[in-house]
Amino acid sequence: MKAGSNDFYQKVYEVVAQIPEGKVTSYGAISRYLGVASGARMVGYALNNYLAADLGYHVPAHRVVNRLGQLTGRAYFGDDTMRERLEQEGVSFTEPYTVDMSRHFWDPATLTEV
DNA sequence: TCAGTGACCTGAA
DNA sequence: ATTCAGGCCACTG
Repeated sequence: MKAGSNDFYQKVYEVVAQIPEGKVTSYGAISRYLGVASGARMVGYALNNYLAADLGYHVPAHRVVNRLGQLTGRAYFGDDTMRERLEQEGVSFTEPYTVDMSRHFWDPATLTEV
C-alpha cells in the first residue's frame, strides 16, 4: 500500500459517508469535489478497495453510481444487494439497475452550502 | 521497470 | 441525436 493516495481514499470514504439516505451521487462529482477532476476512476477504485479492506465504519458505497445512474458496482456488491439497499432507502429506479438521477442525485458540493 | 487494467467522464465525428 | 475514441491516476503482475 502506498502513502499519499491513501489520503485520497480516505477523502472518498468521508464524502460517501456524508451522502444522505435516499440520495445518490456520481464518481465524477466526488472526484471534482476532491479536486481531482480526472480521477473519477480512482473514486471507484477507492470504493473497491474499501469493500476489500473493510475499514470498520459504514460507508454507503451503494449510493455511489455513475453519471448515468447505473449501478455499475452491483457486480462487486453482489448482484441485487446494491439495488435492494437503495430501494430500502426509498430510491426509485427508472430501470431495473438504473437510479432516477433527476430525483435522487446529490452533489458533494452541497456540504459546503449546508 | 514496463505494460495492462479499471465501480468513469468528456469531447469529437 | 447517437456512437467512437481518448484521457485520466493509481494499482497489480
